[in-house]
Amino acid sequence: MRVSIKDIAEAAGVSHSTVSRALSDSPLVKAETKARIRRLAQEMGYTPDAIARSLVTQRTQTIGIVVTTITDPFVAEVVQGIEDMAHEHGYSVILASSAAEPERELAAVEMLRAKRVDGVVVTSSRVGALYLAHLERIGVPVVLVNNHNQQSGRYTFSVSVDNQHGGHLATAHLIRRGHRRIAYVSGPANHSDDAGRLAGYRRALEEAGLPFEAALVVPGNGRLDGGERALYVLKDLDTPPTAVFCYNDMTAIGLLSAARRLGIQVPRELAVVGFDDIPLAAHVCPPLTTIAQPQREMGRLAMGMVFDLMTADEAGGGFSDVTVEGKLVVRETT
Amino acid sequence: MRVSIKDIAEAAGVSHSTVSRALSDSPLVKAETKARIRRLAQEMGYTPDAIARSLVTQRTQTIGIVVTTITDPFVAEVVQGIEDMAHEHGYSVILASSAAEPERELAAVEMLRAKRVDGVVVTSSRVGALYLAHLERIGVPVVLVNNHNQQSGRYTFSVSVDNQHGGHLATAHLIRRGHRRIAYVSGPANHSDDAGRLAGYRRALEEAGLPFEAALVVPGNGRLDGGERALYVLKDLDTPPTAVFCYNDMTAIGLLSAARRLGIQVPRELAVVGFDDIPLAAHVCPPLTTIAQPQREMGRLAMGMVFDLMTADEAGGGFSDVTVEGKLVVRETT
DNA sequence: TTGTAAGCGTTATCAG
DNA sequence: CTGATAACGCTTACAA
Repeated sequence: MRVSIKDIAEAAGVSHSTVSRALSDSPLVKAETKARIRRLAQEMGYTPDAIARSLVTQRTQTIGIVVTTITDPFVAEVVQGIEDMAHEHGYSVILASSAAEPERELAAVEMLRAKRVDGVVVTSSRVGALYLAHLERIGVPVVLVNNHNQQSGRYTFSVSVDNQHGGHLATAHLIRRGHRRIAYVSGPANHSDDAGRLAGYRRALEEAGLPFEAALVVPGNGRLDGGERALYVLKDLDTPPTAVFCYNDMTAIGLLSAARRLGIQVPRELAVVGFDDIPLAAHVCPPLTTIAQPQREMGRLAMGMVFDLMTADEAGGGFSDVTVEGKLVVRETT
Repeated sequence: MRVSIKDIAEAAGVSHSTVSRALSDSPLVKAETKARIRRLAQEMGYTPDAIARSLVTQRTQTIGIVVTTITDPFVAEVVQGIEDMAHEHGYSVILASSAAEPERELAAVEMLRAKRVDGVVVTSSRVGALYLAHLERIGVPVVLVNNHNQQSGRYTFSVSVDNQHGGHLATAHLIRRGHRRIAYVSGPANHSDDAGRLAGYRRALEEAGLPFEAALVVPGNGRLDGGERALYVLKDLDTPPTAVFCYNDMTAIGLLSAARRLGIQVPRELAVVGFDDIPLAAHVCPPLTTIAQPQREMGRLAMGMVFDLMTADEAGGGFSDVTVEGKLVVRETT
């Protein structure tokens, strides 16, 4: 049997309210009895019941995280950033992965609502785009990481990398290296980040007076296999590209590994640039040139924003989306 | 304001208990009123309050996961397996990372206890080894993934890969390839998996009549940087090894990337074998030979075991630790 | 078939 | 300073 404040009260010969006060270090209780109660609680192995506490305080000290899958290294870094900051503030996190399945995405949102989380952060998931309304119904702050939201709501903001800027950075770098036929391997369908990166790519081409060729934009999925497959379609083009900008590092790494299998020399025959700068990017071979995003920091920022929104509450105002700029990290694939 | 069953009761002109029954599809309520109530609940945007429910049912439909860091690809896969299976059973997961900091490890356990999780699974964390007693105090099933536990408790079991077998597999493979000086780069200090893998390594050497040389066992940490550093110490040995078996894939990949920097040809000058077979192992270059563990499956197994333990409850008996065997996957680093 | 009432473990508001 | 007492939103006997 778990021991409750009632048990302690009995053992200490006081009322349960006094125990509650003593345990929360209220100044309303005599130092002496407080000490006695605390010692007793310790001895009896008492742990407060967060569930009961939440029922009355109406706060769970828990925030929800929704992701597509935690196995994506980018996501894992962001989640770690969130978790770190949450822990520093005494909060714990409930993790829900949506697997990009509509049924599961909706279930995740409902679950977070039922579990009464105090805030939620969504990253790399369609949930931010598709279920924003549901999310807002929860009535708690929501912050999206790299998920475009048309308009910030009262409690809904986002922290994102400047995708267009990053796409431009990557493509311009390739152009400076003398490439004229540059392909783009896209990310998961309908993902807002993808549109931005593509836009940056197009803008860079335009600025350089290079034509945009639809055939040079091939579909990927943000994962290793998507990158591999993309290379197979690119190599069969009438005039294959001499460089590729990939939606993210996983795509680029998949493509790199296909290149190796096909005997395509990187960067001599094909230059490649990724996006994210996941920890492994520097360790594949050749080491990957990429656009670095401060992944952990973005997680921390998002979590911090949720906290700010939680306390600001009715105070309103003063909030805005934050966007960080990616940095070009030149390694050996370009 | 959130709508509660009381609000629905009022709107429907029935008592709140009838609403509760209707919503839980109790046969004790007339089909007609049941339908009316459910429609009303729907219209009013009702979501049950899991907190309140938990307080009375004494179950939270939540399980705790403790890891060192979610950014380790092996951990991420296991966690995904756990989350998948949990979701299939209507459970959600609360994630706690310990960062291998004693303060945080203890905090994680206390938090899970306070939040009244129905079960916990620990993976790649010292928590299983160091805080087993605390963990058991929570009074719920605990399953450790790749964490040695001296003796299975009443509710404490583990699912692990056969480390010794895996270590033997890796080393024997290297020996068959003709290597005589084989190094081992170890994992995080005091990690039980490490001991097993090392034992397998030693046994393979022994069987082949090769001497064990302490100098050939160099410390790593299970991460990329540990692998990199390890190679720097290995290459400075009087007689450097011609092959290395690494604690895990991350270590091996770090080592591979250092090799590239140092101009050491793999596998010609140095063969390397990893452990885990993380998704990226096949995509580094050269593609990594490794010992594959069914990571997701292990996560699912662990979660399933927690469920079984939860329901078996007092029934007791019939449970035992499960150990799976790793498989040698030969790629191009050997 | 439905309603009343108790209780889950806390915190919080009153009185004393 | 301390003790009753009332919530918090739900489930579940026990009555009707």
